[in-house]
Amino acid sequence: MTSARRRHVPDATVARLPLYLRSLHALAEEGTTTVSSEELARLVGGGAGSPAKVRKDLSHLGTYGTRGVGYDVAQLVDTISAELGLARRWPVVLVGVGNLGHALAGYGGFASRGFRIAALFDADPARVGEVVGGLAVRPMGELPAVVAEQGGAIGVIATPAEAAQDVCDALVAAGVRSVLNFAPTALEVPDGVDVRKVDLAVELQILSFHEHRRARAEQPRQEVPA
Amino acid sequence: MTSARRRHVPDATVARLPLYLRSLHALAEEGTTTVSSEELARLVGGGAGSPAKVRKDLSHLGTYGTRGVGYDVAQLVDTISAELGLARRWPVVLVGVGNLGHALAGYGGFASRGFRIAALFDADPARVGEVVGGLAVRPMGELPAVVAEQGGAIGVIATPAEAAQDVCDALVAAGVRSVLNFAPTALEVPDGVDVRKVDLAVELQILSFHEHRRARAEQPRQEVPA
DNA sequence: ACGACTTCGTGCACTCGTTCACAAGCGCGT
DNA sequence: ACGCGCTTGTGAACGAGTGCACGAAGTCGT
Repeated sequence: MTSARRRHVPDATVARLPLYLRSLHALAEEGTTTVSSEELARLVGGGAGSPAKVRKDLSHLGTYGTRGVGYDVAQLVDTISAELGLARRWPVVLVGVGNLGHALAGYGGFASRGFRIAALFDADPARVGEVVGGLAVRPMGELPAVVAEQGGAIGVIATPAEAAQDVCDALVAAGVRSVLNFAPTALEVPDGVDVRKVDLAVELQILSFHEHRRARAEQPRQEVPA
Repeated sequence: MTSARRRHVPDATVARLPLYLRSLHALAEEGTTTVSSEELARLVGGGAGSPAKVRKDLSHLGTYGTRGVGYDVAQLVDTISAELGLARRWPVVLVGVGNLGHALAGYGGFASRGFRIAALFDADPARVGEVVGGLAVRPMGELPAVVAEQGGAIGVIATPAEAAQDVCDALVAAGVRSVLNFAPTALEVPDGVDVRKVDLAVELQILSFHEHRRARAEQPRQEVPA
Protein backbone atom coordinates (compact mmCIF):
# COMPACT_ATOMS: atom_id res chain seq x y z
CA MET A 1 0.00 0.00 0.00
CA THR A 2 2.18 2.81 -1.14
CA SER A 3 -0.39 5.58 -0.87
CA ALA A 4 -2.05 4.10 2.17
CA ARG A 5 -1.48 7.28 4.16
CA ARG A 6 -3.49 7.22 7.34
CA ARG A 7 -6.61 5.16 7.20
CA HIS A 8 -7.76 4.98 10.72
CA VAL A 9 -5.59 5.90 13.65
CA PRO A 10 -6.59 3.99 16.82
CA ASP A 11 -7.49 6.06 19.86
CA ALA A 12 -4.75 4.47 21.91
CA THR A 13 -2.24 5.65 19.36
CA VAL A 14 -3.67 9.17 19.24
CA ALA A 15 -3.30 9.39 23.00
CA ARG A 16 0.39 8.64 22.67
CA LEU A 17 1.21 10.95 19.80
CA PRO A 18 1.45 14.02 22.03
CA LEU A 19 3.93 12.16 24.23
CA TYR A 20 6.11 11.32 21.29
CA LEU A 21 5.88 14.87 20.13
CA ARG A 22 7.04 16.15 23.47
CA SER A 23 10.11 13.94 23.52
CA LEU A 24 10.87 14.75 19.92
CA HIS A 25 10.83 18.44 20.61
CA ALA A 26 13.30 17.89 23.39
CA LEU A 27 15.54 15.90 21.07
CA ALA A 28 15.34 18.53 18.36
CA GLU A 29 16.38 21.22 20.78
CA GLU A 30 19.47 19.39 21.85
CA GLY A 31 20.40 18.91 18.23
CA THR A 32 19.67 15.24 17.74
CA THR A 33 18.56 14.57 14.19
CA THR A 34 17.75 10.91 14.30
CA VAL A 35 16.07 8.60 16.78
CA SER A 36 15.33 4.88 16.92
CA SER A 37 12.09 3.39 18.10
CA GLU A 38 13.93 1.96 21.07
CA GLU A 39 15.35 5.31 22.12
CA LEU A 40 12.04 7.04 21.67
CA ALA A 41 10.28 4.39 23.72
CA ARG A 42 12.76 4.92 26.51
CA LEU A 43 12.24 8.67 26.42
CA VAL A 44 8.47 8.63 26.67
CA GLY A 45 8.98 6.17 29.46
CA GLY A 46 6.79 4.03 31.58
CA GLY A 47 3.81 2.21 30.24
CA ALA A 48 3.68 4.12 26.99
CA GLY A 49 7.02 2.90 25.83
CA SER A 50 7.83 -0.28 24.04
CA PRO A 51 9.75 -0.16 20.78
CA ALA A 52 7.19 -2.27 18.96
CA LYS A 53 4.38 -0.02 20.08
CA VAL A 54 6.25 3.02 18.88
CA ARG A 55 6.84 1.50 15.48
CA LYS A 56 3.26 0.42 15.06
CA ASP A 57 1.97 3.77 16.19
CA LEU A 58 4.17 5.61 13.75
CA SER A 59 3.33 3.21 10.95
CA HIS A 60 -0.30 4.29 11.31
CA LEU A 61 0.73 7.74 10.26
CA GLY A 62 2.21 6.41 7.06
CA THR A 63 5.48 7.75 8.34
CA TYR A 64 8.54 6.15 6.99
CA GLY A 65 11.62 5.82 9.09
CA THR A 66 14.85 4.65 7.57
CA ARG A 67 15.80 1.07 8.25
CA GLY A 68 19.12 0.66 9.85
CA VAL A 69 19.02 4.29 10.98
CA GLY A 70 15.80 5.28 12.67
CA TYR A 71 13.43 8.19 12.29
CA ASP A 72 14.31 11.70 11.27
CA VAL A 73 13.42 13.84 14.26
CA ALA A 74 12.46 16.97 12.34
CA GLN A 75 10.30 15.11 9.88
CA LEU A 76 8.59 13.17 12.63
CA VAL A 77 7.79 16.38 14.46
CA ASP A 78 6.19 17.72 11.30
CA THR A 79 4.23 14.55 10.59
CA ILE A 80 2.85 14.21 14.10
CA SER A 81 2.08 17.91 14.35
CA ALA A 82 0.18 17.70 11.12
CA GLU A 83 -1.72 14.63 12.24
CA LEU A 84 -2.71 16.33 15.46
CA GLY A 85 -3.89 19.37 13.57
CA LEU A 86 -1.35 21.64 15.18
CA ALA A 87 -0.53 23.42 11.94
CA ARG A 88 -3.22 25.77 13.00
CA ARG A 89 -2.57 27.33 16.36
CA TRP A 90 -5.88 26.55 18.00
CA PRO A 91 -7.64 29.24 19.96
CA VAL A 92 -8.78 28.18 23.41
CA VAL A 93 -11.58 29.83 25.33
CA LEU A 94 -11.39 29.30 29.05
CA VAL A 95 -14.50 29.58 31.18
CA GLY A 96 -14.24 29.97 34.92
CA VAL A 97 -11.49 32.12 36.31
CA GLY A 98 -11.36 30.71 39.79
CA ASN A 99 -8.46 28.99 41.39
CA LEU A 100 -7.84 26.53 38.63
CA GLY A 101 -8.75 28.95 35.88
CA HIS A 102 -6.06 31.33 37.05
CA ALA A 103 -3.49 28.58 36.93
CA LEU A 104 -4.52 27.49 33.47
CA ALA A 105 -4.53 31.04 32.16
CA GLY A 106 -1.01 31.51 33.43
CA TYR A 107 0.27 28.12 32.35
CA GLY A 108 2.96 28.56 29.75
CA GLY A 109 2.68 25.01 28.51
CA PHE A 110 -0.27 25.77 26.30
CA ALA A 111 1.36 28.50 24.31
CA SER A 112 4.46 26.45 23.72
CA ARG A 113 2.55 23.48 22.40
CA GLY A 114 0.25 24.74 19.76
CA PHE A 115 -2.45 26.57 21.62
CA ARG A 116 -3.35 30.14 22.26
CA ILE A 117 -5.69 31.28 24.95
CA ALA A 118 -8.02 33.53 23.04
CA ALA A 119 -10.29 34.72 25.80
CA LEU A 120 -11.33 34.23 29.41
CA PHE A 121 -14.92 34.18 30.60
CA ASP A 122 -16.67 34.11 33.92
CA ALA A 123 -20.29 34.21 34.93
CA ASP A 124 -19.53 36.24 38.03
CA PRO A 125 -19.89 39.95 37.15
CA ALA A 126 -17.48 40.80 39.94
CA ARG A 127 -14.75 38.96 38.08
CA VAL A 128 -15.43 40.44 34.68
CA GLY A 129 -12.82 42.98 33.75
CA GLU A 130 -10.15 41.50 35.95
CA VAL A 131 -6.93 40.93 34.03
CA VAL A 132 -5.44 37.45 34.27
CA GLY A 133 -2.39 36.37 32.38
CA GLY A 134 -2.59 39.44 30.19
CA LEU A 135 -6.23 38.95 29.23
CA ALA A 136 -9.29 40.70 30.56
CA VAL A 137 -12.06 38.44 31.81
CA ARG A 138 -15.19 38.83 29.70
CA PRO A 139 -18.85 38.25 30.46
CA MET A 140 -20.44 35.06 29.17
CA GLY A 141 -22.60 37.03 26.75
CA GLU A 142 -19.62 37.73 24.55
CA LEU A 143 -18.80 34.08 24.09
CA PRO A 144 -20.59 33.49 20.77
CA ALA A 145 -19.01 36.54 19.21
CA VAL A 146 -15.52 35.50 20.27
CA VAL A 147 -15.89 31.95 19.01
CA ALA A 148 -17.26 33.18 15.69
CA GLU A 149 -14.48 35.70 15.36
CA GLN A 150 -11.86 33.01 15.96
CA GLY A 151 -13.53 30.68 13.49
CA GLY A 152 -14.07 27.98 16.10
CA ALA A 153 -12.28 27.22 19.30
CA ILE A 154 -11.61 24.61 21.93
CA GLY A 155 -13.51 25.21 25.15
CA VAL A 156 -12.05 24.64 28.59
CA ILE A 157 -14.36 24.43 31.58
CA ALA A 158 -12.80 25.31 34.91
CA THR A 159 -15.93 26.17 36.84
CA PRO A 160 -17.46 24.51 39.88
CA ALA A 161 -19.40 21.34 39.12
CA GLU A 162 -22.79 23.01 39.47
CA ALA A 163 -22.13 25.47 36.68
CA ALA A 164 -20.42 23.08 34.30
CA GLN A 165 -23.42 21.83 32.35
CA ASP A 166 -24.76 25.32 31.71
CA VAL A 167 -21.37 26.52 30.61
CA CYS A 168 -21.01 23.51 28.36
CA ASP A 169 -24.37 24.21 26.76
CA ALA A 170 -23.32 27.79 26.15
CA LEU A 171 -20.07 26.67 24.56
CA VAL A 172 -21.85 24.22 22.28
CA ALA A 173 -24.41 26.85 21.34
CA ALA A 174 -21.57 29.17 20.45
CA GLY A 175 -20.20 26.60 18.06
CA VAL A 176 -17.53 24.92 20.13
CA ARG A 177 -17.18 21.25 19.31
CA SER A 178 -14.30 20.22 21.53
CA VAL A 179 -14.45 20.64 25.27
CA LEU A 180 -11.99 19.92 28.01
CA ASN A 181 -13.77 19.61 31.31
CA PHE A 182 -12.05 20.05 34.66
CA ALA A 183 -15.25 20.13 36.67
CA PRO A 184 -15.95 16.90 38.53
CA THR A 185 -19.19 16.09 36.78
CA ALA A 186 -20.38 14.30 33.66
CA LEU A 187 -21.43 16.51 30.79
CA GLU A 188 -24.20 15.83 28.35
CA VAL A 189 -23.51 16.98 24.81
CA PRO A 190 -25.11 16.44 21.42
CA ASP A 191 -23.54 14.17 18.84
CA GLY A 192 -20.56 15.62 17.09
CA VAL A 193 -19.23 17.32 20.18
CA ASP A 194 -16.19 15.85 21.80
CA VAL A 195 -15.62 16.03 25.55
CA ARG A 196 -12.55 15.01 27.47
CA LYS A 197 -12.41 15.26 31.19
CA VAL A 198 -9.64 15.69 33.69
CA ASP A 199 -10.51 15.09 37.29
CA LEU A 200 -7.66 15.71 39.66
CA ALA A 201 -9.23 13.89 42.57
CA VAL A 202 -9.89 10.82 40.43
CA GLU A 203 -6.21 10.48 39.69
CA LEU A 204 -5.41 10.63 43.38
CA GLN A 205 -8.02 8.01 44.12
CA ILE A 206 -6.49 5.65 41.60
CA LEU A 207 -3.14 6.13 43.29
CA SER A 208 -4.80 5.55 46.60
CA PHE A 209 -6.09 2.23 45.36
CA HIS A 210 -2.65 0.99 44.47
CA GLU A 211 -1.16 2.28 47.68
CA HIS A 212 -3.88 0.57 49.65
CA ARG A 213 -3.46 -2.65 47.76
CA ARG A 214 0.26 -2.63 48.39
CA ALA A 215 -0.30 -2.09 52.08
CA ARG A 216 -2.83 -4.91 52.18
CA ALA A 217 -0.44 -7.28 50.45
CA GLU A 218 2.46 -6.48 52.73
CA GLN A 219 0.73 -6.47 56.06
CA PRO A 220 -2.20 -8.82 55.79
CA ARG A 221 -2.94 -8.57 59.49
CA GLN A 222 -6.62 -8.85 59.16
CA GLU A 223 -9.31 -6.66 57.77
CA VAL A 224 -12.44 -6.50 59.75
CA PRO A 225 -14.75 -8.69 57.71
CA ALA A 226 -18.34 -7.62 57.23
CA MET B 1 -17.26 -19.02 44.46
CA THR B 2 -19.13 -17.81 47.44
CA SER B 3 -16.17 -16.32 49.26
CA ALA B 4 -14.49 -15.13 46.10
CA ARG B 5 -14.26 -11.60 47.44
CA ARG B 6 -11.96 -9.58 45.26
CA ARG B 7 -9.31 -11.55 43.52
CA HIS B 8 -7.94 -9.21 40.98
CA VAL B 9 -9.59 -5.96 40.02
CA PRO B 10 -8.76 -4.98 36.41
CA ASP B 11 -7.16 -1.60 35.87
CA ALA B 12 -9.98 -0.45 33.66
CA THR B 13 -12.39 -1.10 36.50
CA VAL B 14 -10.23 0.70 39.04
CA ALA B 15 -10.20 3.75 36.79
CA ARG B 16 -13.98 3.81 36.82
CA LEU B 17 -14.53 3.27 40.52
CA PRO B 18 -13.89 6.92 41.40
CA LEU B 19 -16.48 7.95 38.83
CA TYR B 20 -19.06 5.67 40.33
CA LEU B 21 -18.18 6.98 43.74
CA ARG B 22 -18.71 10.54 42.62
CA SER B 23 -22.16 9.83 41.25
CA LEU B 24 -23.07 7.79 44.28
CA HIS B 25 -22.16 10.62 46.61
CA ALA B 26 -24.41 12.90 44.62
CA LEU B 27 -27.24 10.37 44.86
CA ALA B 28 -26.74 9.95 48.58
CA GLU B 29 -26.92 13.68 49.13
CA GLU B 30 -30.21 13.99 47.36
CA GLY B 31 -31.59 11.18 49.46
CA THR B 32 -31.74 8.37 46.95
CA THR B 33 -31.15 5.05 48.66
CA THR B 34 -31.15 2.65 45.75
CA VAL B 35 -29.78 2.73 42.23
CA SER B 36 -29.87 0.34 39.30
CA SER B 37 -26.92 -0.43 37.07
CA GLU B 38 -28.71 1.32 34.25
CA GLU B 39 -29.27 4.50 36.22
CA LEU B 40 -25.70 4.54 37.46
CA ALA B 41 -24.38 4.03 33.96
CA ARG B 42 -26.40 7.00 32.79
CA LEU B 43 -25.09 9.16 35.60
CA VAL B 44 -21.42 8.53 35.03
CA GLY B 45 -22.20 9.20 31.41
CA GLY B 46 -20.30 8.99 28.19
CA GLY B 47 -17.91 6.21 27.40
CA ALA B 48 -17.74 4.92 30.93
CA GLY B 49 -21.36 4.01 31.12
CA SER B 50 -23.02 0.83 30.01
CA PRO B 51 -25.15 -1.13 32.44
CA ALA B 52 -23.31 -4.36 31.79
CA LYS B 53 -19.99 -2.71 32.44
CA VAL B 54 -21.25 -1.29 35.70
CA ARG B 55 -22.48 -4.67 36.87
CA LYS B 56 -19.28 -6.41 35.93
CA ASP B 57 -17.18 -3.76 37.60
CA LEU B 58 -19.14 -3.98 40.80
CA SER B 59 -19.11 -7.75 40.76
CA HIS B 60 -15.33 -7.58 40.96
CA LEU B 61 -15.69 -5.99 44.35
CA GLY B 62 -17.72 -8.90 45.58
CA THR B 63 -20.52 -6.42 46.05
CA TYR B 64 -23.96 -7.78 46.04
CA GLY B 65 -26.78 -5.75 44.72
CA THR B 66 -30.31 -6.93 45.19
CA ARG B 67 -31.93 -8.48 42.17
CA GLY B 68 -35.09 -6.81 41.16
CA VAL B 69 -34.11 -3.71 43.09
CA GLY B 70 -30.59 -2.50 42.41
CA TYR B 71 -27.72 -1.46 44.61
CA ASP B 72 -27.91 0.15 48.00
CA VAL B 73 -26.31 3.53 47.57
CA ALA B 74 -24.87 3.85 51.06
CA GLN B 75 -23.43 0.36 51.07
CA LEU B 76 -21.93 0.85 47.64
CA VAL B 77 -20.26 4.06 48.76
CA ASP B 78 -18.73 2.17 51.67
CA THR B 79 -17.59 -0.75 49.56
CA ILE B 80 -15.99 1.38 46.86
CA SER B 81 -14.39 3.71 49.40
CA ALA B 82 -12.90 0.71 51.15
CA GLU B 83 -11.62 -0.76 47.93
CA LEU B 84 -9.97 2.52 47.00
CA GLY B 85 -8.37 2.74 50.39
CA LEU B 86 -10.19 5.89 51.33
CA ALA B 87 -10.94 4.73 54.83
CA ARG B 88 -7.73 6.39 55.67
CA ARG B 89 -7.71 10.06 54.74
CA TRP B 90 -4.51 10.11 52.77
CA PRO B 91 -2.03 12.88 53.38
CA VAL B 92 -0.81 14.60 50.24
CA VAL B 93 2.44 16.47 49.96
CA LEU B 94 2.52 19.02 47.19
CA VAL B 95 5.81 20.13 45.73
CA GLY B 96 6.01 23.27 43.62
CA VAL B 97 3.92 26.22 44.64
CA GLY B 98 3.86 28.02 41.34
CA ASN B 99 0.83 28.79 39.28
CA LEU B 100 -0.56 25.31 39.26
CA GLY B 101 0.55 24.53 42.78
CA HIS B 102 -1.44 27.45 44.10
CA ALA B 103 -4.52 26.21 42.32
CA LEU B 104 -4.10 22.69 43.64
CA ALA B 105 -3.48 23.88 47.17
CA GLY B 106 -6.66 25.87 47.03
CA TYR B 107 -8.74 23.24 45.29
CA GLY B 108 -11.53 22.08 47.56
CA GLY B 109 -12.12 18.88 45.62
CA PHE B 110 -9.29 17.07 47.35
CA ALA B 111 -10.49 17.59 50.85
CA SER B 112 -14.00 16.52 49.98
CA ARG B 113 -12.90 13.29 48.42
CA GLY B 114 -10.67 11.59 50.85
CA PHE B 115 -7.47 13.57 50.79
CA ARG B 116 -5.79 16.07 52.99
CA ILE B 117 -3.00 18.33 51.91
CA ALA B 118 -0.46 17.78 54.63
CA ALA B 119 2.27 20.13 53.50
CA LEU B 120 3.54 22.33 50.70
CA PHE B 121 7.12 22.45 49.53
CA ASP B 122 9.15 24.56 47.17
CA ALA B 123 12.80 24.63 46.24
CA ASP B 124 12.78 28.39 45.85
CA PRO B 125 13.82 29.94 49.20
CA ALA B 126 11.92 33.08 48.26
CA ARG B 127 8.69 31.11 48.33
CA VAL B 128 9.34 29.32 51.58
CA GLY B 129 7.23 30.72 54.36
CA GLU B 130 4.55 32.04 52.08
CA VAL B 131 1.11 30.91 53.21
CA VAL B 132 -1.03 29.26 50.58
CA GLY B 133 -4.42 27.79 51.28
CA GLY B 134 -3.80 28.01 54.99
CA LEU B 135 -0.46 26.21 54.89
CA ALA B 136 3.03 27.65 55.05
CA VAL B 137 5.39 26.63 52.26
CA ARG B 138 8.29 24.61 53.59
CA PRO B 139 11.81 24.04 52.33
CA MET B 140 12.54 20.75 50.59
CA GLY B 141 14.81 19.68 53.42
CA GLU B 142 11.86 19.08 55.68
CA LEU B 143 10.24 16.65 53.30
CA PRO B 144 11.53 13.38 54.80
CA ALA B 145 10.49 14.43 58.28
CA VAL B 146 6.99 15.32 57.16
CA VAL B 147 6.47 12.09 55.24
CA ALA B 148 7.72 10.06 58.16
CA GLU B 149 5.54 11.94 60.56
CA GLN B 150 2.48 11.28 58.42
CA GLY B 151 3.37 7.63 58.07
CA GLY B 152 3.57 7.81 54.30
CA ALA B 153 1.98 10.13 51.81
CA ILE B 154 1.06 10.66 48.21
CA GLY B 155 3.33 13.08 46.40
CA VAL B 156 2.13 15.64 43.89
CA ILE B 157 4.63 17.30 41.58
CA ALA B 158 3.63 20.70 40.26
CA THR B 159 7.03 22.03 39.34
CA PRO B 160 8.50 23.00 35.97
CA ALA B 161 9.63 20.06 33.87
CA GLU B 162 13.32 20.64 34.59
CA ALA B 163 12.92 20.17 38.31
CA ALA B 164 10.51 17.25 38.20
CA GLN B 165 12.99 14.38 38.21
CA ASP B 166 14.97 15.76 41.14
CA VAL B 167 11.82 16.38 43.10
CA CYS B 168 10.61 12.90 42.30
CA ASP B 169 13.87 11.40 43.54
CA ALA B 170 13.54 13.39 46.73
CA LEU B 171 10.00 12.14 47.23
CA VAL B 172 10.99 8.55 46.68
CA ALA B 173 13.92 8.92 49.01
CA ALA B 174 11.56 10.28 51.64
CA GLY B 175 9.45 7.16 51.38
CA VAL B 176 6.70 8.24 49.02
CA ARG B 177 5.51 5.42 46.81
CA SER B 178 2.71 7.07 44.87
CA VAL B 179 3.32 10.14 42.77
CA LEU B 180 1.02 12.30 40.71
CA ASN B 181 3.03 14.24 38.16
CA PHE B 182 1.78 17.41 36.50
CA ALA B 183 5.10 18.31 34.94
CA PRO B 184 5.30 17.59 31.23
CA THR B 185 8.10 15.08 31.44
CA ALA B 186 8.56 11.37 31.98
CA LEU B 187 9.79 10.32 35.39
CA GLU B 188 12.09 7.47 36.17
CA VAL B 189 11.34 5.64 39.37
CA PRO B 190 12.43 2.39 41.00
CA ASP B 191 10.16 -0.63 41.09
CA GLY B 192 7.41 -0.43 43.60
CA VAL B 193 6.77 3.23 43.05
CA ASP B 194 3.65 4.18 41.18
CA VAL B 195 3.52 7.27 38.98
CA ARG B 196 0.49 8.73 37.26
CA LYS B 197 0.77 11.76 35.07
CA VAL B 198 -1.59 14.49 34.06
CA ASP B 199 -0.50 16.67 31.21
CA LEU B 200 -2.90 19.44 30.42
CA ALA B 201 -1.47 20.19 27.01
CA VAL B 202 -1.69 16.54 26.00
CA GLU B 203 -5.41 16.56 26.57
CA LEU B 204 -5.78 19.60 24.38
CA GLN B 205 -3.72 17.99 21.67
CA ILE B 206 -5.97 14.95 21.66
CA LEU B 207 -8.96 17.22 21.25
CA SER B 208 -7.13 19.02 18.51
CA PHE B 209 -6.69 15.75 16.68
CA HIS B 210 -10.40 15.04 16.64
CA GLU B 211 -11.24 18.59 15.69
CA HIS B 212 -8.75 18.44 12.88
CA ARG B 213 -10.04 15.11 11.68
CA ARG B 214 -13.56 16.39 11.64
CA ALA B 215 -12.52 19.41 9.64
CA ARG B 216 -10.63 17.24 7.20
CA ALA B 217 -13.61 14.95 6.74
CA GLU B 218 -16.05 17.76 6.16
CA GLN B 219 -14.04 20.00 3.89
CA PRO B 220 -11.63 17.84 2.01
CA ARG B 221 -10.55 20.72 -0.21
CA GLN B 222 -6.96 19.77 -0.39
CA GLU B 223 -4.12 19.71 2.01
CA VAL B 224 -0.87 21.04 0.76
CA PRO B 225 1.06 17.85 0.16
CA ALA B 226 4.66 17.68 1.13
C1' DA C 1 -49.64 -18.06 47.93
C1' DC C 2 -48.37 -17.39 43.49
C1' DG C 3 -47.23 -15.38 39.16
C1' DA C 4 -45.37 -11.52 36.66
C1' DC C 5 -41.88 -8.25 36.52
C1' DT C 6 -37.57 -6.24 37.49
C1' DT C 7 -32.66 -6.32 37.92
C1' DC C 8 -28.46 -8.59 39.12
C1' DG C 9 -24.52 -11.85 38.10
C1' DT C 10 -21.97 -14.14 34.65
C1' DG C 11 -20.41 -17.32 30.75
C1' DC C 12 -19.35 -16.54 25.85
C1' DA C 13 -18.13 -14.42 21.72
C1' DC C 14 -16.01 -10.51 19.87
C1' DT C 15 -13.24 -6.37 19.36
C1' DC C 16 -9.36 -3.77 20.21
C1' DG C 17 -4.72 -3.24 21.52
C1' DT C 18 -0.23 -5.15 22.71
C1' DT C 19 3.68 -8.19 22.12
C1' DC C 20 6.46 -11.26 19.44
C1' DA C 21 9.18 -12.60 15.78
C1' DC C 22 11.16 -12.03 11.49
C1' DA C 23 11.87 -10.69 6.67
C1' DA C 24 12.97 -6.55 4.08
C1' DG C 25 15.68 -2.51 3.53
C1' DC C 26 19.36 0.73 4.26
C1' DG C 27 24.06 2.43 5.33
C1' DC C 28 28.73 1.70 6.28
C1' DG C 29 33.18 -0.39 6.33
C1' DT C 30 36.30 -2.92 3.77
C1' DA D 1 31.14 -4.01 -5.04
C1' DC D 2 29.67 -6.63 -1.51
C1' DG D 3 28.45 -8.42 2.79
C1' DC D 4 27.39 -7.31 7.64
C1' DG D 5 24.88 -5.26 11.19
C1' DC D 6 21.29 -2.36 12.47
C1' DT D 7 16.43 -0.85 12.57
C1' DT D 8 12.13 -0.59 10.46
C1' DG D 9 7.48 -2.39 9.11
C1' DT D 10 4.15 -5.93 9.74
C1' DG D 11 1.65 -10.45 9.96
C1' DA D 12 0.31 -13.53 13.54
C1' DA D 13 -0.34 -14.95 18.33
C1' DC D 14 -1.91 -13.37 22.59
C1' DG D 15 -4.45 -10.91 26.20
C1' DA D 16 -7.41 -7.57 28.22
C1' DG D 17 -11.72 -5.49 28.15
C1' DT D 18 -16.52 -4.93 26.24
C1' DG D 19 -21.19 -6.17 24.93
C1' DC D 20 -24.68 -9.64 24.73
C1' DA D 21 -27.85 -12.79 26.29
C1' DC D 22 -29.83 -15.38 29.61
C1' DG D 23 -30.45 -17.87 34.10
C1' DA D 24 -31.06 -16.74 39.00
C1' DA D 25 -33.11 -14.29 42.55
C1' DG D 26 -35.59 -11.07 44.62
C1' DT D 27 -40.02 -7.80 44.98
C1' DC D 28 -44.69 -6.36 44.28
C1' DG D 29 -49.50 -6.89 43.22
C1' DT D 30 -53.42 -9.63 43.46
